[in-house]
Amino acid sequence: MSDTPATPRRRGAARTEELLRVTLDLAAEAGYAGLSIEAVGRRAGVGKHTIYRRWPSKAALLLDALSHVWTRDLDYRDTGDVRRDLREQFLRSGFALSSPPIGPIYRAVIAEAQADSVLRATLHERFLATVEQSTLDRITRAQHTGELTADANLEFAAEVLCGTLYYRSLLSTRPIDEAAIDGLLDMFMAAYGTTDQGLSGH
Amino acid sequence: MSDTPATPRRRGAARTEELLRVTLDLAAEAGYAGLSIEAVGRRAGVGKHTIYRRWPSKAALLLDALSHVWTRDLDYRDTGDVRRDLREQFLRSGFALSSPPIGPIYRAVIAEAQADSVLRATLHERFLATVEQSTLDRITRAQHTGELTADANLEFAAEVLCGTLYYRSLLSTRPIDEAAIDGLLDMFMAAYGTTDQGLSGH
DNA sequence: TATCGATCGGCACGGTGCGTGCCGATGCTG
DNA sequence: CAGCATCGGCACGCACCGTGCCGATCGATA
Repeated sequence: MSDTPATPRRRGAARTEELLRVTLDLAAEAGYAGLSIEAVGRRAGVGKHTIYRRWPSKAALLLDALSHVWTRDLDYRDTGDVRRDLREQFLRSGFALSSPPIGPIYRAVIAEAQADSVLRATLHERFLATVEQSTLDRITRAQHTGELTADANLEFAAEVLCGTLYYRSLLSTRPIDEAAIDGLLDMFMAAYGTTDQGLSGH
Repeated sequence: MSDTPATPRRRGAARTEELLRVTLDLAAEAGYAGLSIEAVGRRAGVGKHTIYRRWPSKAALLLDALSHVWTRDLDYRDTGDVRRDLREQFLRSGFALSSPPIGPIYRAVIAEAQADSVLRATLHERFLATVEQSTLDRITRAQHTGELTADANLEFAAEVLCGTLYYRSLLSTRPIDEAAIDGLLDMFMAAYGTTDQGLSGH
């Protein structure tokens, strides 16, 4: 006990790291409701100034906390089977979006973003567009290998794929289950797949 | 002038109607930021109690204000050409979702809903699912007339169509323009249309 | 017409959170 | 050891939510 004094009073980068961790913990335990600057400060034993010295606003802190856990697992695998790779990734993303800590933080950022168009642009650029881009990369590769038709406009397709997932997890109340993902992929493959046996259940 | 005294102090249904109108006015003028109960009360010259006697929460008022202007123009036309009817309706909805007063109110409701799962369910039921349903009705008719393939799972298709629009207008920062709608309809028709000349630009 | 109760506007309150100032204490750096 | 940036703690002003209380006003009922 005496080896680790109660509050070693870390500073600099160590404090930054700890604050992000506390934010994630709060999101996991208290959910959306626990995500206030004051709550983070209280739990971390930290003055609000220490937080505002690092992030200009509550939204900035949340965005950083989000990217702290959301940047990994963003890349699609490439097994040579687009549908399989998309399905696997959508299942992973869908679960992450629906679970703490990512779910509550995403919701908090979205709530903040409704009142702030600059934040909305940042959210879109750092997360939504990034996810769309990696989706676009994967299906573009599939187009080159002939799995998808050559004349398909894949930019819109990537937006439709990602947008539907975000719609379901953040605006709708339905869960992102396998049926939803298969239904979405059915439509995508029926539209742009080159093999005709695209339906999942057939 | 003297015929209409400054404040006739209306009550009952008349006040209710007026409060909804003031809410819509505020949304049109001040946008999301102006949508607080206190602001509505101030502008209407009304005590907050008069508002809370009618709606149990801020979210309830906003939902009512939304349905006050959003229930019309929800139905698709049926010209016999699905793609044309969907396109027309998506253009209308997209514009409405992006403009005051509907845009700001929708944003406010969404922001509130992130913290309240009951409200999220209500929002989904009264608006999102309703729009999906009328879309489903229209494309189901098209399936019966042979414009769409018989084995298409149209429930997911309706969700994808509506979800993409909501994603773009409420989470993304891109406008709902004709290119986006045509791209979305390209994918939908390529997947489930029965005529092969489905691409818009061809 | 007189009465009475429901509704009204106005005001104040407690609670919460945001973002900012100020203070004296603490810990790193030179 | 000296100096200084960072720290925790506290308080403030502001805004809003939802509630309680008051006396005024309106309208239905007697």
